[in-house]
Amino acid sequence: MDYWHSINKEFFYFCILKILSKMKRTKIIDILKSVDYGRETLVMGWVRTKRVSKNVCFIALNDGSTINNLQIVVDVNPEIEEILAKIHTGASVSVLGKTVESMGSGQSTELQCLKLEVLGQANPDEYPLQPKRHSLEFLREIAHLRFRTNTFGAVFRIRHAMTFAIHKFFNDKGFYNIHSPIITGSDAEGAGEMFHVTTLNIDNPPRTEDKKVDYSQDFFGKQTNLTVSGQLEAELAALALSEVYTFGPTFRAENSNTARHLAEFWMIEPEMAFYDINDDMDLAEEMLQYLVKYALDNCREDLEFLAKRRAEEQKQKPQNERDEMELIERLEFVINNKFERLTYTEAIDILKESKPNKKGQFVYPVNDWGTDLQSEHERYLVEKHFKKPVILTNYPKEIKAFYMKQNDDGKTVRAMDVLFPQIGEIIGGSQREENYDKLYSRIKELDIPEEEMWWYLETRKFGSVPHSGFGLGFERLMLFVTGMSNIRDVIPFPRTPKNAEF
RNA sequence: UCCUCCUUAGCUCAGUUGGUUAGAGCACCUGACUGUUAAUCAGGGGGUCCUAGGUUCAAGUCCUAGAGGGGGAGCCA
Repeated sequence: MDYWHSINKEFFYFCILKILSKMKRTKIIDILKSVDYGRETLVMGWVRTKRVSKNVCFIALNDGSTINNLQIVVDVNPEIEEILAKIHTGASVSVLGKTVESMGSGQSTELQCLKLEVLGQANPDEYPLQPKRHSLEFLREIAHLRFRTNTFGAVFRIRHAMTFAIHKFFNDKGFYNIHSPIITGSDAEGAGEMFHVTTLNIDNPPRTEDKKVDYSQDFFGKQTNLTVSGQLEAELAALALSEVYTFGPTFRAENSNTARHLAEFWMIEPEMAFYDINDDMDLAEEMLQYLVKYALDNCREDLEFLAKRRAEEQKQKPQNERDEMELIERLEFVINNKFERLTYTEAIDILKESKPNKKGQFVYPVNDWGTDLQSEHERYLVEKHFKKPVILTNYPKEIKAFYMKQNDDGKTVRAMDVLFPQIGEIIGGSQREENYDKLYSRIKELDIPEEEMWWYLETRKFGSVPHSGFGLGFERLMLFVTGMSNIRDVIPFPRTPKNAEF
């Protein structure tokens, strides 16, 4: 303290400025890792909490580099009190200080403040975040600020790690990343309603003689949409580069109001020449286990925070709705156990004989072969019967897409769905039909406009090979890894029916 | 789109069979406190009870419609 008053103040500030101008910001994660005490350090971040008493003030500072806060210790004097008065939860500050071993018990390293500067105030009457627990619903309404919470900081650091791990996984295996188009001219992908893309004036579009909208005058000279899948384009690339993957945004204009659907989401679609359905399943399983392991190895603290959060959430639930495993245990379980593989037909047999079916507890009783499985059935298989991820194969062709490889039985196709606890279908894929005649007849049967598919069909005409692929919903993977329960909380700015805020 | 639940202070929520001036914790402001950990203690300010109708002597509470949100279902990833 005496030091402050005994030296020439102007000279002191001059020195500080000199230091500041040269000094680089250190990230909080690096300060907390180090035991190199006594070092002058510059940090910047956002204030989580401020605790003042007569002589000393503590500021918990977070810069997003880690879930942990750095404790700033400020010796209170009249001069600094003026600055402290401007600091509330949410304010951004720059702190020049000395790293010291903490006298308190909550942390090992802290920063003894030498100079404190407010970069941006946060008026506490207006700033909506408080140092307490908020509901996820409320935070969704302030998605521009929710990054500043522990939960969303953790979620989005993990999201980055998963993005990176996906590219690393494929790169290490010799796959090539393909940028499939976002705007597509075909309406034949068969994966649901599409968003139209147009530059026509929708209030008064040009019309043809029969009063229909004249898309020949539109930007692309035809009707265009946002992509619902990059699969067909990825197949074209795979039939030359052997192993490729796409990882891009996907748009579905379905009126789906659930905790696992988005109108705009990110999908990973690998597509591999010379892979049959079993190779496809092997890759899907290997990839999911790799990604989960990557999260466990690289996002430990964030996962532990989310695990604790989830455990508290579980306590609020009635006993029969609680998870049997806590988050990290569940992740470890997935990487340590083989997925259960069975056919659709075998699944139907299990479901027919299951207790809930016999007791009439299913809303949709299982009687006949050929109907699609409802989520209650999938959940029974995954959560009750096998208690582990399940891969279902060989579905009836009527309930699956036109491009799937037809089996010799004439009834089923080589589809595969990977089902996870809580979230249901995380991957949907198949071996693709490489036989031109079979593919062509299926297109005709389903009235898919041939003129839009000529390029796809040509790959089966010239050097066709067996090939396979699948689609992994990135946000569904995020749900599983983070243990969050609503898909709107694992993407920064969710787009859902009636909601495109931010 | 269907079923169901919810909407009360900036936030999280209580509010009894319809009955006087609608409460608590947190946040904020003031004061106390020599190192706190979502600090603590004392005091203070803060309300379009989602909106519009209706029933009633009387509505936060009951009824109808609408808006927004949650959970479940369908569609799927």
